[in-house]
Amino acid sequence: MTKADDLTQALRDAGVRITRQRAALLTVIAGADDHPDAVELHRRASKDMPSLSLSTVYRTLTALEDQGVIQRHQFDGTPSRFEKAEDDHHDHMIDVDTGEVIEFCSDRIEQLQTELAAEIGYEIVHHRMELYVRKKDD
Amino acid sequence: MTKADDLTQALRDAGVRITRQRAALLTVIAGADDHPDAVELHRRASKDMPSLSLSTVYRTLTALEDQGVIQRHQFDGTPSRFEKAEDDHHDHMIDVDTGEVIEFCSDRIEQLQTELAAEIGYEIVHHRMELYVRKKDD
DNA sequence: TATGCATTTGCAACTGATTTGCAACTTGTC
DNA sequence: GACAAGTTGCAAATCAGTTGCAAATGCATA
Repeated sequence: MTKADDLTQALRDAGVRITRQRAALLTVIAGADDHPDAVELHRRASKDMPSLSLSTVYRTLTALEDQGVIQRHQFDGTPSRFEKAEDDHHDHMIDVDTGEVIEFCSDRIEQLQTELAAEIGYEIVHHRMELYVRKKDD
Repeated sequence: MTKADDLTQALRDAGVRITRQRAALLTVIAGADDHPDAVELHRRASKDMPSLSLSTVYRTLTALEDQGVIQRHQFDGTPSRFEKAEDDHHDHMIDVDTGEVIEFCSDRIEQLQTELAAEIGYEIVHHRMELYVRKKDD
């Protein structure tokens, strides 16, 4: 059973209809190892579904996000980018020269964030941490 | 000498012309203790400069940002919000219920971020850290 | 396997935030 | 005070994303 099949089943279980356009999009998302935006996903999925419209891509992405199947990231001033929601949480470094996205995670930082919020009586609903980085020349 | 005068002088030194509209905007920004967006800044500055256009506000904000005089923040899916660039760096917590913005800073976290980037051969150009929080009821 | 209808689609038109082309108008300089 | 270059206000354009609507389709049921 492929990754896309997993996602498909999860959605069907949640009462979401699996149309041909959604299936095509799920296949693309499941197979993506990068962080494509809506237009790029549309481009890729159009190969299997030439009639697929961009508005359907946007609608489906919103639905998938609501189901917790994918995650939306809004880096700097660029269009939203998407990735499948893996079980593990992580943050991102964005190479400012190449646009490359590198995933990372630090339990230590997360813990500090929680403490900082707690100190002033808040709990964290979610957070966003992005490091805009450049390769060190040495 | 007021804060606005400081900003004005800094800009003049940088070769930026101080027009009446820019002066009005600077006064508003210097006197703001919150994180207003372009429309709100336009609303406030319009009291002194009724003819001020929103496009001039946007153009000026971009120029001020380029000069490092103000900072632009893009929280979640809302319009950009601005604040004067203070000497001290800080991050933000956003109360998801009220929209209130709370500034905070953690040297410990910054240090960990720098280390994490350095480990894989990168240096941090800038970062963004936002904690979306909710008041704890207890 | 056919039926029914609520959901989903594609299209085109709309939105909200921000940017831009352009002619008229200022600013800072000489 | 005059002039060149930088700025302005306006309206139109852009960019990412959303929405109304009639036609098409998934899928629960017969």
